[in-house]
Amino acid sequence: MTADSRRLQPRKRPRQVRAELTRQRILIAAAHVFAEHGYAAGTTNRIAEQARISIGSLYQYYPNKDAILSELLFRHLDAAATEGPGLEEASLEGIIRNLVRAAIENHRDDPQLLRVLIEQAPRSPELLEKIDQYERSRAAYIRELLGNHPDVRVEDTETATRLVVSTIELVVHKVVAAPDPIDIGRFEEELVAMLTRYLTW
Amino acid sequence: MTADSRRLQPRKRPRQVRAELTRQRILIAAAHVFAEHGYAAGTTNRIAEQARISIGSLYQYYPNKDAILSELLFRHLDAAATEGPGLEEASLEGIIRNLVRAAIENHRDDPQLLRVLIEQAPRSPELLEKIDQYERSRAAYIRELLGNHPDVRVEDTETATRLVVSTIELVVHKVVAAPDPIDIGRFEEELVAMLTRYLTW
DNA sequence: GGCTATTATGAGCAATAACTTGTGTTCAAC
DNA sequence: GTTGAACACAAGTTATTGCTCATAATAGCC
Repeated sequence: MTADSRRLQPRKRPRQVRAELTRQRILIAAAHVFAEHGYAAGTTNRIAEQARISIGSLYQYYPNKDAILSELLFRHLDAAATEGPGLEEASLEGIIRNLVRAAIENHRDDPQLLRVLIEQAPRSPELLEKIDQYERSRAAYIRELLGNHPDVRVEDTETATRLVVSTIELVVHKVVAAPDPIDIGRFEEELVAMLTRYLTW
Repeated sequence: MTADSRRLQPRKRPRQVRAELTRQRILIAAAHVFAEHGYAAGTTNRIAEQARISIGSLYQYYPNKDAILSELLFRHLDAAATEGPGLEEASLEGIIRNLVRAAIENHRDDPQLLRVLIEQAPRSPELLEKIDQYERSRAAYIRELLGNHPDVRVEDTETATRLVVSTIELVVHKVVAAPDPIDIGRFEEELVAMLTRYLTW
C-alpha cells in the first residue's frame, strides 16, 4: 500500500460494535451536511455536531475530510453497480426503459448529495479512477447492445455509445434534481422514445 | 438600489483609462485562476498575483470574491444570448444543427471555467435568476419550434421541450469538457440525428 | 509646477476551519 | 475487580484566506 493510497483509508478497522456504529453515524451525518451545505461549507465540525459525536472521534475514523467524501462516493457507486440487471427483456425499447429506470432509481435517493460527490470527485485521482471504471462498465454494456441487437442501426457505434451513456446519466440527473416537480413518468416516456427512435430509425 | 443588490456591484465606476484596464486584467486573471484551481482554491490573492496588481486594487473594483465570479457569469450569459440566430434555415434538421453548433461554440471557449461558474452560481440568488432567465428564453424558442414546425410530431410539447433543451446543453458541455479529444464533428452529427429522429418519427 | 481626485500598494487583521493532542471513559478478557 | 486496549472528548494549534486601511503614486487640470 502506497503512502498516497493510504491517504483516504479509514484510520483503523473497528473492533467493537459501537465503533462501527459511530462510523455509520459519521457517514449519515456527512451525507446530510454535504447535501445541505455543499462540500466547502460542510465543515467537519458540522458533521461531528450532526452526528452527535466530538470532532476528535471523527478524526479517529477518517484521516481527513476528503476521506469521508471518498467513502460516500465509493459506497454509492458500489451500490449502483450491484443493482440487478432488471427483468429479462428482448425488445430494444424495453431494454432502454430498464436502463433509464435504473438511472432514475440511482439518482432519486439524494440528488443533492450525488451532485456534490461528483463535483468534488476530481479532488482525488482514486475517485476519478473509480468513476471512470464505473462509466466504462456502463459504456461496455451499451456498446454490446448497439453492436448486437437486431433492431439497432447506427453509423458510428462508438460515438453513439458515448452519446447514449451521457444522455441518460446527465439528463436524468438534471431532471431528478430539478426544483420544480416534473412528472417523472412522462419524462421517462419521452427520454425512452428519443433514444429508441434514434437507434431504430 | 437595495443593499442586497449592491452586494455584487462593482465598487465604483472607473473614471480613468487605467482603471478600466485594471478591471479587465482582474477579470482575465480570475477566469484563468478559477478555471485552473476551481472556486475555493482560486483565492483572491492568487487572482491579484496573476493580474499583476495588488490585492488592495482588486478590492477597489470588486467588493468581494463572489462579485468577480458574478461578473464573469453575467458577461458569459450576455455574450451567449446576443449571438446571432444563425443562418436562415427551414428544414428541422438544419435548425437543430444550428442550435447544436451554437451550444458547442458557447462551450468551446473555456469549458473548465464555465463549469466552475455554473457550479458556483447557487451562491447568489441573482445569478440563479439570470441563469433561469437565460434557460427560459432558450426553452421558449424550442417550444415555439416544436409547436409550429410542420415536420415535428410530439405527444407532450412541454416535456419534449425540457428534454431537448437539457440534452443539448448538458451533453454538449460534457463532451466538449471531456479530457480525451473526441471528434466534435462526428459527435455533432450523432446528436443532431438523435434529436431529429426523436422529433420527426 | 502645484493641486486634487483617482488609482495603486501591501502589511496586517480577523475569522474560519482542518486537524492534533492530552485526557477521560468504556469495554472485554482474565 | 483489575488491567489494558479501544473508543470518545473538546480545547487548542496552525494555517489559510477574505478583506481593510493607512499610505503612496499617478493622472489630469489650472
